[in-house]
Amino acid sequence: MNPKEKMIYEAKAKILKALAHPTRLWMAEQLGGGERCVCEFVNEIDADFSTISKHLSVLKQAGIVADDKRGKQVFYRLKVPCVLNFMSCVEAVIESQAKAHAALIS
Amino acid sequence: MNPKEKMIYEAKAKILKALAHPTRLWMAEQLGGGERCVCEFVNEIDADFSTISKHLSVLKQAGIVADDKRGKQVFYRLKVPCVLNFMSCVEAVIESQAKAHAALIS
DNA sequence: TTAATATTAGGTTATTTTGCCAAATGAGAT
DNA sequence: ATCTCATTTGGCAAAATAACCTAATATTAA
Repeated sequence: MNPKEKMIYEAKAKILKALAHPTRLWMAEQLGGGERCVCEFVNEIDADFSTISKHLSVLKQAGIVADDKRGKQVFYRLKVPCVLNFMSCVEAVIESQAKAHAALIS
Repeated sequence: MNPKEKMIYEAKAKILKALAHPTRLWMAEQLGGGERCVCEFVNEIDADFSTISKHLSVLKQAGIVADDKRGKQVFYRLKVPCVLNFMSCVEAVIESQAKAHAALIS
């Protein structure tokens, strides 16, 4: 890995890191169904308002979502929907683990 | 998010987190070209042997790679190749950011 | 203008992650 | 059995992350 390559992988990792948190992953999936305002998330996630706002800001900084202030509310939307494609693969990993675990028991 | 849903998202996030590190992401991509022994990574990454070993163990624990000891060497291989599909989307995010940045300048 | 509402920013603390070192393990060679 | 090589493990300090609380900001309503 030369320095330039290293920088590229740091940038890539940053994007995955933004998604690598249960709350943020859930939020991204929710946004797959259309834009949501911050207040909507607050009702559905058991966490402080400021915590939720910060999670959204991480996703925004990573370039995954975009925000749009309308009136008093801020609406977030998925800027790059292809991140939702990650899910099927992630589920495949989980299933493969579950299978290995089951084989170990029997 | 109910408790069960929360557990699922924690499991999913754990897998993404395993990939969300420049070195580990690079390793995963290298394994896309076939199995590699730990010693091969050591020559290409500027980090301590033990650091590299630990990164591989994170990928293994996440269920993304599998290891196979043959003689004195340990070979790692990609267990779930679909993780490589993440790359094109991650690159799309980076490009979308680059475009926005360019627009800001001009 | 003032008050109320929605959201973000700063500060703080607890937890997690990272990376190095040194020691431990495990397999083959002598 | 002993030695050596490839790798893993445990321990530790530094850095990054997460979550909360309180204060600041911005926008609409009164």
